[in-house]
Amino acid sequence: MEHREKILKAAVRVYAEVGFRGATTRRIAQEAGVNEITLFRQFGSKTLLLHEAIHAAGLFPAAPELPTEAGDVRAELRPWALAHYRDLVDKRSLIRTCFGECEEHPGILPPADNSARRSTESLARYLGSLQQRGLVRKDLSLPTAAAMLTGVLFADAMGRDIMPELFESDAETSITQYLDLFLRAIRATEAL
Amino acid sequence: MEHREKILKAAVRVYAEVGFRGATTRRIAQEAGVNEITLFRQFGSKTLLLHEAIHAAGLFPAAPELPTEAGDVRAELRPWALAHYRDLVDKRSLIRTCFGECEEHPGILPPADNSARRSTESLARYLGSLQQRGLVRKDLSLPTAAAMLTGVLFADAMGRDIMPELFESDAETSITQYLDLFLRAIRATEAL
DNA sequence: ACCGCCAGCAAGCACCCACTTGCATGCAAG
DNA sequence: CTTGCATGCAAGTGGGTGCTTGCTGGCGGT
Repeated sequence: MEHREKILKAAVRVYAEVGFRGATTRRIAQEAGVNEITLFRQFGSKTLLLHEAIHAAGLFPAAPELPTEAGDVRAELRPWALAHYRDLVDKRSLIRTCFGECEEHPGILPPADNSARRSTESLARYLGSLQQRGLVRKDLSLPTAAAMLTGVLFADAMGRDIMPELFESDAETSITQYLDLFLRAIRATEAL
Repeated sequence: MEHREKILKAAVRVYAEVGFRGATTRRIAQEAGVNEITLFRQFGSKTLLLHEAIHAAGLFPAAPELPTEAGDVRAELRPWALAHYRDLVDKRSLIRTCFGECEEHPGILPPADNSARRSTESLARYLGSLQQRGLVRKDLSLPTAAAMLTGVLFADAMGRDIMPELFESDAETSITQYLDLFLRAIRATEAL
């Protein structure tokens, strides 16, 4: 049905803006251009609707997969980091709201197959293939190194719009600099 | 008055747990052991009370200042990073809730003199003194480098409890590894 | 023409919300 | 003792909340 999709999209939009308590069934219905009782007939309750809407919205990491075998490191990591960052920025309102409410409403954020996890694991695998080819220090903890890069991308994407005074340069050059620092840290610079 | 303090503490506690809409005046009053109308007589409205409570709670960065002149880099940065991290962990519920609601309630997070900004600037100054002594690459953007370290600390502190599967090692060794990677990235390893 | 399904509309339910009013109480300063 | 101030209690106001009920209209399949 196209009604279901309109309702689901309106629900995430309203939820990302005002949270669970603020996302009233009346407002979601109005935003979807649908009568309020249609929500209840289609989804049963506000809780079920919002859970389904958020899970459906979180299922698309959108960030492209890294190649399983590393080639030109900088040429492969930079577009990946930029795409991952853009994905985070697009969903920042939803992510911030979910993070703020995940203690009160556990199970509202998609369980384990979420965007962050898949990105970090994909990056860790990529670093592993670099390590096997001797382009990265042997003593490097791959999950921690991956967490460092995805972590700084996450922090930038979440904080830049609401605390812009923390960031000197624009997003794209900052990310290039993060990546540069990261490559030096894992000693992949020589491979360039 | 000690009543004011009890109310303010209860207000941040409840707000960090359930957000603005969830923090009802009844619940705050009950948590503070005070009659509900006392809130209104003391603070005027729920909005004014919560603003004052959150601002008061955010004024203490608690992370120690870095020395203005750098000495033993690792011995100075490690306890600073650990203290900063612990401060973030202690306030993670409050921070996550504020971040989730700062779009809807602008002005609810303390303006510019907040913990994150002071830490990042203090770190950037410290790195600047390292740079002047030739222990750090000249072409390094200090604010971006500082943002990278504080960013990964922030991301770890915010995400570890709700997405533990992303983190392989415990917090302290992870931070040590972040710091190790960071020092290699800025080429301060030789200085040790 | 008939039926079943889906959607809309209007009204209402019981409950919770922030906030107010009127009044009684305790307590310290003059 | 009296005045003023801060607090507590009980009750109530108007409005929003999730959700339900009863009913009407359109739409496609048989």
